[in-house]
Amino acid sequence: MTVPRRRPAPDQPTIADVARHAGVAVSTVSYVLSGKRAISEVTRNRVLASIRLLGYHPNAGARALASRRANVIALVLPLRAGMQVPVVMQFAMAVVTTARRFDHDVLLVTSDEGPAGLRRVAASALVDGVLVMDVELDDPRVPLLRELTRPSVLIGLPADATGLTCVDLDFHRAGRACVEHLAELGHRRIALLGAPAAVYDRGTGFAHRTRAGVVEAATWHNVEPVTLPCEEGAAAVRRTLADLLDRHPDLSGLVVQNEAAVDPVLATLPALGRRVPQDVSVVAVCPDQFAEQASPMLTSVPVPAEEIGTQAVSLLMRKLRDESVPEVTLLEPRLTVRDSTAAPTRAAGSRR
Amino acid sequence: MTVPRRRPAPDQPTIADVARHAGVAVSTVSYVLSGKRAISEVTRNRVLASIRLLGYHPNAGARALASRRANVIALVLPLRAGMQVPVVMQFAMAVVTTARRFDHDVLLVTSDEGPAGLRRVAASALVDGVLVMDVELDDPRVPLLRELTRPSVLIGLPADATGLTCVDLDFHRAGRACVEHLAELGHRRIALLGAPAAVYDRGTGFAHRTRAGVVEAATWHNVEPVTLPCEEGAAAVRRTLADLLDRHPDLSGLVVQNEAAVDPVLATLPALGRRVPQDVSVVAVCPDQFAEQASPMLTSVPVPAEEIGTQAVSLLMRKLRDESVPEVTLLEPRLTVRDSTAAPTRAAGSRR
DNA sequence: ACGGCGCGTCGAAGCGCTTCGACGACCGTC
DNA sequence: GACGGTCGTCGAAGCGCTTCGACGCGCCGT
Repeated sequence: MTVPRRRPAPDQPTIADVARHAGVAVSTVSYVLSGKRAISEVTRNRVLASIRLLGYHPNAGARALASRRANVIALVLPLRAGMQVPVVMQFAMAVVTTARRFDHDVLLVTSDEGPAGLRRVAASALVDGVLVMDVELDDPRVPLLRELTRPSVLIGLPADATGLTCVDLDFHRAGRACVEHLAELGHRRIALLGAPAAVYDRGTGFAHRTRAGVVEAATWHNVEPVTLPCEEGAAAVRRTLADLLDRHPDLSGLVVQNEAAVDPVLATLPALGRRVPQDVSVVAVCPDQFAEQASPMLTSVPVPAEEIGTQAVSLLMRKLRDESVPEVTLLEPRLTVRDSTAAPTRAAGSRR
Repeated sequence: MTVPRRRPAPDQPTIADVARHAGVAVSTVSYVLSGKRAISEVTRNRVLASIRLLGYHPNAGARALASRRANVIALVLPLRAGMQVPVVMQFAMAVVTTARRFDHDVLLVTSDEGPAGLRRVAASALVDGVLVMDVELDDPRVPLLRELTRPSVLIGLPADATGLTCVDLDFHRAGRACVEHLAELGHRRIALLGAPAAVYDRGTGFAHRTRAGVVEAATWHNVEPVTLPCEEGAAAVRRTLADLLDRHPDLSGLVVQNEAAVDPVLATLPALGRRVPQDVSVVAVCPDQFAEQASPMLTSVPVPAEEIGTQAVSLLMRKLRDESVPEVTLLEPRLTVRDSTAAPTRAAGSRR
């Protein structure tokens, strides 16, 4: 057992200690730190020297109290099933990193605390603003966000974005892009292997929007779209896929928007006698890293988690400065062609 | 464009408003909230009613300043390559949930801010304590943690744990358990397919400890252990595995401690002519969820991320209360037998 | 020579809360 | 019936910082 010997309180130096040591007023030290008033070069240097020498760090609580700014933002993360864990993680990291660049810290809030959690951190002035991930089309938190005294930015797109600020990948165009790529290669029977059913049921925006994009593009290109949800886990994928090919033997183009399903899909297709890309072309909506590790390397539309995170934080910072920002920011999807798509071969096309 | 109309400052009610409304002193309200002094039933109820009516939420900054407790802990998360993302996530969620039960919030700090980040949040009194994940055997943050004024708990086990508080799965015993299970089934040639080489190079504790446990148990059981790192990505796994089977055709037991490698391994083995479990038995160190989704379902030792997270927070809370805690808490591994292990068949055993 | 204007600095008033000592009221005790 | 103890409440003193108004000084224009 260790006795957690908190040392005998050497007690952090306060701004008063710094002021005394530098021979100036407390307010002068404060202004040196904030730059909100002009301070002569010589005084500034003296103060900075004292700060360094004493190892002074401003007390966050006191600062927050006096300035009414905590310099902390809340990040509300989902912890539900069917989430694309690595994307969420990547996203969270981008948020933290960007927030730090704006001299802010990030408080982690789980969505299972629900709206109450949001209200708590906002009302207690623990945070200056809120970033909400995994927004559903009809999200119960949205009304709350609208009436919150603190600014917020949503990742994802609720049904009604009025009065909000939202950032997301343009999944609709992403879905279209996938289908267009396949259609242009000459595929005529295309399927979307989507997110787990629960995700659609929950009304999660990105899943619905992708599907809509897929259907729309397919219709334009006079292609028959089949869309169906897909659970996680290799076994589930295999089942879904076998079933799909059974019902549509002429299927030659596959759009996969379920990160977890990508590897199983690539493993299962050959087992079902379909080579990629000779017999079936596969486009995935998944992180680049993933697409490049797969074999064959996947043609894909990456979810730019990092960019979304950075954008979201930047927008929030602007709102904190009382600047005006657009209600909806949709990031343009970029489709990267790799080795998993090709024109359909005669054989595949003519499969009964 | 939305003009982010911050409404005309309805200004949160303060404790003084509550006191006035309830007809008591400010301090009385405070005591009702903290329970640190006896308050009569009738007064308490009057105060609580006012609080609810006014929608009062104590100001976190003011509270932190006056009480010298922020009620926030820092969680330092890795964002490096080779990490087991879902485990980290699961862990983070457990930490947040548990912290909330202790009425604390969680500040997310990335390890790429390095020791400086730690020092910053600790010195500014932004947080009361620190949770550090992904601790390496010889971690540069360890000395800093030792001299920090605030308590900390490490997830993982550095080379020298003196004066620290550490929680982790007992990976050494986990490695042993895997090998013992295989050895007891009768396997005589066993391999560990480990983490990416970079993880070992970095001196990450769990990888080294698992390997040590595997080797130790193998020696005891008079089994020849082969251990080798394994990169992520299906292609890399296939290569490593093919190579392994080439060099040791008599291999019949496989321990996999690389979450990302599990699915590829299961996909590759049949392709190389080895059925699971008839020809090769596979034990994985991975989340249960993962093991159950695989096919065949995997015999596994789960990393109890949730339990570790909960433990870590509890320990930190005890340290915050100045209670004494053990330096090292190792959680006992539990091996769950599923469908991926079996006694070796004659054929497999006699393979050239 | 004088008023006016910046610039650099200071002092003091909070920010909203916790906590400590004080103080009546009321109880039981010898 | 005076005394010590609890119990419940109050008032005030901070916690460490930001910010506002004030002030002295040197410099400009006239």
